[in-house]
Amino acid sequence: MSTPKASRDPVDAIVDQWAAVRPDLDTAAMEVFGRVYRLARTMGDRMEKAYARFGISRGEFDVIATLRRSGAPHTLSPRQLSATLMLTTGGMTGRLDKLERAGLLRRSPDLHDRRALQVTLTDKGLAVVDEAVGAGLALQTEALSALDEEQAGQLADLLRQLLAGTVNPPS
Amino acid sequence: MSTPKASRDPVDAIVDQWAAVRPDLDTAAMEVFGRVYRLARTMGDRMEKAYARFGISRGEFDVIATLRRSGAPHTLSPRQLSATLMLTTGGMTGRLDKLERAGLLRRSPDLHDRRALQVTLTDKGLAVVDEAVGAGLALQTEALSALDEEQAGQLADLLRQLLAGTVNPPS
DNA sequence: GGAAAGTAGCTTAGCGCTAAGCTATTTCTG
DNA sequence: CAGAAATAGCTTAGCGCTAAGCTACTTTCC
Repeated sequence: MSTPKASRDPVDAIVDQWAAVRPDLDTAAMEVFGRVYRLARTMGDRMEKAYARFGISRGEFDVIATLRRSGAPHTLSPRQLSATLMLTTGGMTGRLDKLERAGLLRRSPDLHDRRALQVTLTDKGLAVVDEAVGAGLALQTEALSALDEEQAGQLADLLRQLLAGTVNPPS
Repeated sequence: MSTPKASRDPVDAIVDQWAAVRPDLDTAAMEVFGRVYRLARTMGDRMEKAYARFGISRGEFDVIATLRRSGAPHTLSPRQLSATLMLTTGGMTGRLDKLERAGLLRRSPDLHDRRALQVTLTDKGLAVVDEAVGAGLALQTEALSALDEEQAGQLADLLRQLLAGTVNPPS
């Protein structure tokens, strides 16, 4: 009965199950990615609920947050938005339709390129995103309080390093 | 021009953008969760492709992997599977339909409870999952090689701690 | 032992996404 | 400067999920 490094979690249980039936497998990577998937899912669900209070989904929040972040005049093209959000143009059309109907943004013609549009946050959209971003961050901050400040910084650094190697495999 | 702690990544850029337009926000939590979401998404996409070589989706892999992990005789009920995989029963029905059609598992009546079914891996299903799990782990292991062994262990521990506080908010 | 409550799995409607294909417009190329 | 290639945004079909409702069966409770 030695000291456990931390309370066992569902991922530990899965790793143990694999060890019992396939002891040849190297499951070390599962300890990281299994937890990454679970965190993304559980926190994602909670974020969804947090944004629902403002009448928007998480995907819709991402759109208006991207416009907000870009600074005044809070204008980007659908193309820029879909590229930033890693979304197909078809998916973007749907999100913009919903947000435009809700009065949070408007589409206007691009004067320099008649194929293109400009998507601009309305006053209402600006007000909603400025409130919603605070609510979302509060939720994440609370979740992160499971770690102390040094641990949180360490975690962010490790994730940055992992992400860099993952997206840009050093060939 | 001081030493960067690591090469800047897209999440750093987003944090900087927020700092420019909303300097009042505490974006520390975004440094963690922003990267968790991205990692889950990019690695998820790559896992999807890895499993596609075996004719299955990631969701379908999760089903046969859960059966495999449970040990001989590789049998669970749809209810157990949907609970483990955090899926509605409707979603489970669809996955089982596809896997049964592909001959990777079979549904049979539960002799003790006539409402219930038993889902059992076929020989073919067992062969597929035993190959696919190796391919999936290889992909994850390669991605994780961006970190050394100590860092990987540290990351797993920090994620375990964060996940524990997130799922079970200590009230 | 019979009514009420609970549970297992399926079906349907609706949602949001992707992939593929479309038209209109712009940019590249010889 | 004309034809070819690329690009912007939209539409449609299809996919996999959820939420809600259904039937069949089992368990609980007087």
